[in-house]
Amino acid sequence: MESKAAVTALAALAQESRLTVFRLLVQAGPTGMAAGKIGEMCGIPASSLSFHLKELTYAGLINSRQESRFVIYSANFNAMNDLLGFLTENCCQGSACSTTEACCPPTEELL
Amino acid sequence: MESKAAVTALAALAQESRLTVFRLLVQAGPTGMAAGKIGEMCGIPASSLSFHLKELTYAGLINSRQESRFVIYSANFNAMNDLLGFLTENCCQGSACSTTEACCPPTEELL
DNA sequence: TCCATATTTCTATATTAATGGAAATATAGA
DNA sequence: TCTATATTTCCATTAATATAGAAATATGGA
Repeated sequence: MESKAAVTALAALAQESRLTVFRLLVQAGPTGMAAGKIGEMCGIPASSLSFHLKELTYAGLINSRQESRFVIYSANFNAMNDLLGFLTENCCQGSACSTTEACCPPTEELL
Repeated sequence: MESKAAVTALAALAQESRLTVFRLLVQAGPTGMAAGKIGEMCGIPASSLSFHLKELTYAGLINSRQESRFVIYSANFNAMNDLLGFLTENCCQGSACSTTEACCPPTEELL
């Protein structure tokens, strides 16, 4: 993941409404959720929601698919994992820091 | 972690210079790095760096300690892990999504 | 085709943040 | 105390983003 993509993704998440929406979609899983339902659950007016969904989409954090009259949005889990990996990359120069001090979570390879 | 704290942390990271600085400190580990060295390695003028370090500190993502004439900054790994956990919380409603589809990374409990 | 529902676009206003030079402040060694 | 080094504060300019109502557009069923 490149730095610019990470900044874009982080900026997309750095906003109360969008963070709420994204976390809702993370919890919804690959099934996703219709725009109207998202707005209802998060208490966001349609036009504002549309703006925020576009921001999240532009950042690559969510995807959408048309399903009948509904537009179903879902989290892009690969993008999310890339972002988390980017933040913790080469943590503590790769030493197994988590065993000695509160640091990065243990990576799969270490387990 | 509360939503407001997460937004503040994400906003702090959603900026090229700050993201670079934070990742440098993550890699540096608990030892940390002096402000001057950070600025030198990241190519950021002192006044700008000071501004950004304050933002990261305010967001709780980094800590500082005085050491002789130097101010040593280091990543707050607990805060980072809290943030990552907040983003992936209750992913896919807690089902072991990662085994069937690219989704959240497996949590420790699942391993 | 016509209608009800779902979503997006348009628009204007208001708020917040990034930048870096110069000056101020702090620290420790001589 | 004096000096060199390290860091922070001050400041003005420049730019970007959030908001939600109203209107426009898209979709599928009758």
